[in-house]
Amino acid sequence: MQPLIFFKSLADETRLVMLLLISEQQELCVCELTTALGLSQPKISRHLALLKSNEILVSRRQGQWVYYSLAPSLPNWCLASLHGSSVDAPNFFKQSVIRLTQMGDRPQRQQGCCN
Amino acid sequence: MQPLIFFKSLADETRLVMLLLISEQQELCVCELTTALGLSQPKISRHLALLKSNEILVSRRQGQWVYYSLAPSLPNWCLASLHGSSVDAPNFFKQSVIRLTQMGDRPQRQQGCCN
DNA sequence: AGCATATATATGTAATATCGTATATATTGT
DNA sequence: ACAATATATACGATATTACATATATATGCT
Repeated sequence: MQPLIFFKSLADETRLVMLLLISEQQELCVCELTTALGLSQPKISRHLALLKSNEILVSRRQGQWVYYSLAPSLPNWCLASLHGSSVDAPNFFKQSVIRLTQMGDRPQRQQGCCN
Repeated sequence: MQPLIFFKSLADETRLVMLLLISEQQELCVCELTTALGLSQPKISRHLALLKSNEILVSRRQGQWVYYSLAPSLPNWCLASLHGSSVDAPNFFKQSVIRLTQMGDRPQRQQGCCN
């Protein structure tokens, strides 16, 4: 991971909040992120596409839903940057966590032996 | 340190190289950075002003020279981000280190008991 | 005071990034 | 095949950022 690309990817409020949420929740789908951040779906989707093309996120489709999670290839210093900032500034994305928690009808994840 | 401000500050090649250099060399003056990066003095100065106003760098004047170093208030996760990226991508600023090493007439630092 | 060196700032312009809206694609169920 | 839901992309408008150049300020020396 090139540092400049990594830091540019985090240099936007929408993207940074999404990354901190995903880093905390393991994986989230587009509709969950849209609800959590309270932003339009195209906006969320465009930023996710950027993070994916920068190899910071990976995605998997399960039925109608596309789940995004941190790329397994991400080096430790990248994970540490995300973790460090979320510990140091929990208020920065607290509101999004609340909206996510209060969200009804969250899609079911299937994992493990059957996929 | 607000994560968004921190990451925005690093999301520019000029600023990131300067920070990695300063992080490695403890402190550098404007003319050293200008030589190391091979960029115009106003450009270097403007980016330094931004980093200072974002409280990532502090400066001290010694005679004609103004030395910049990492702000003592920087939290550990910020230092770790810088250190991690410099270890992971040393080539990113290697050329600047070479130019700095080859620079003649570098100003003398005075530190310790007498200032 | 006058000059040289080092650093900082102002201003107009150009490049980049982001946005809202509309629309396209993919999947599921009927 | 059609409708409904979820996600992705295209496009023009706007905003943000960085730039080059000129100029201002600060310090040290004579």
